[in-house]
Amino acid sequence: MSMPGKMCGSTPATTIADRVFGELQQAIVEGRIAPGSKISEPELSRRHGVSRGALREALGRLESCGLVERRPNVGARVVSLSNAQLLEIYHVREALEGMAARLAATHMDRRQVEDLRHLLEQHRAQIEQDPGNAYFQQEGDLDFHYRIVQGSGNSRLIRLLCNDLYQLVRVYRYQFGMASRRGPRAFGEHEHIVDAIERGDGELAELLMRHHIRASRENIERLLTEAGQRSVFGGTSS
Amino acid sequence: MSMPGKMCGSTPATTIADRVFGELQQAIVEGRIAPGSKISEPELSRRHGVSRGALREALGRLESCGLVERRPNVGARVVSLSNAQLLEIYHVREALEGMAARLAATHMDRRQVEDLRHLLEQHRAQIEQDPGNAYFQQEGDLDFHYRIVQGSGNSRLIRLLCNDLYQLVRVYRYQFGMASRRGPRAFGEHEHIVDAIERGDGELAELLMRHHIRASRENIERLLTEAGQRSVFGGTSS
DNA sequence: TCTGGGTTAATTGTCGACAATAAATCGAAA
DNA sequence: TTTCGATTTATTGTCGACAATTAACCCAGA
Repeated sequence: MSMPGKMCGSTPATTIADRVFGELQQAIVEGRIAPGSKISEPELSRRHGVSRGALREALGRLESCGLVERRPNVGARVVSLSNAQLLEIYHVREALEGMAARLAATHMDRRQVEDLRHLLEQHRAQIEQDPGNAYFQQEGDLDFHYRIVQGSGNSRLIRLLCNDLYQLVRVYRYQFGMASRRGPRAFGEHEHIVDAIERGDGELAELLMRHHIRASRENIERLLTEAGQRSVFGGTSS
Repeated sequence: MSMPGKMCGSTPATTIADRVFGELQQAIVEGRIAPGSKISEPELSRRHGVSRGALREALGRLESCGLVERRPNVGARVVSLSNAQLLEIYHVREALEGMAARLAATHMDRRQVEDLRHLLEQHRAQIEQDPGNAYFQQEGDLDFHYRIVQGSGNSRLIRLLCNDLYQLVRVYRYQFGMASRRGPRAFGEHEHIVDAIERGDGELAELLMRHHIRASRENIERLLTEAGQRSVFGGTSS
């Protein structure tokens, strides 16, 4: 079974700032550090046993990933995605991943497509065996998208999606509890996308991927409006 | 006449690291620091009259913009876009700006569309008056795209394009000399895009924008293959 | 009680110095 | 002469301390 959350190729952490960056990233994504909470540089530097300078470098990287927001002379806060911001991310995902699917259709070799098919097999088994476990389904979903993006061969696309946007999506899923009910349908859409890619039909692959992500976004919109304004962290965060 | 190159809303530089970041960004974009050249932290810190720590923070920001590339324990080098990397950027632009145009069509108010029309009037006058000045045409082109992205209202889209990708494109244009000959045709495409936006037709606006950027990319590809391998900085760096 | 200003405390930005790593240099052996 | 290796040098990563700015607090006055 593929371990969820381990999909990002984590470098062996050659430097201290890089190590604490990885630790903080994981802590934020898993919600161990509350979204929206202020980050105290002295406290975190003591807790991780590093200097404040090294921690500041790590904070800078986290800021470039969008996981923390800094204001000069004020400090850093863990990101707290408003509903509107989450929808913005999905618009960007629709555009970027659509292009990624198009490129993947003409760039992935037979081996990679084969691996994708194996992954879908695993997902099918998980759904049949445990239809209610939304967590593994969601992480599996990201795993699928991750591989498509990797298959595009466009390094900039890969960095944007895998290093930045996917982490934010995971933050939100942890924070939100992620009850989607869209698992089986999303799985079917995944299969169609792989079909198009295997056929080398980039045009269709892009259309299907965009439709897939748009459906996911509309599902989120529906959940948000249903939940009314009892969302965890309100929209007007000063 | 609109000053080219001044389009990015530059904050008054509240901190030292932010100031030197702006200075270095401008120097890199204008080619004052040669692409691919190594950056010596002691030298630059002396030249700008700041500490090495402050300069390192600025370097971190430049790295997140993609203007410099750092390797641990080795140092930072100014980015030197290979031809393949430039084409990758245009693929990303096609996806993101297509989405931006779609969103702008349903998000820009009458005032913003009016301003866009004024901008196109200026560009038309410049083309008729000085058809050969590719520089102003190129910067005007970016100015146009810049406003469309702003009009999308998607803050993440805005940050990605205006803060990161456009700077890289400008670097390459300075480095390459930018003789395009595509000015008049691109101008006509701009008019069609504004028409679609004014009509509120997001679908068409996206199609036209994507076609516009794809044409630009194909034009670049043609120029690159025509130029053979006498490109300034070869593909296999390192 | 509430508002406004001044003071205090804490946090952040900045700096210079030390340690660790990589690049360059020099020398010896083949 | 060339190549491999050790040494030296320079650059980067890291640390602790100081200065500047902000936020919090307290108190006087209305």
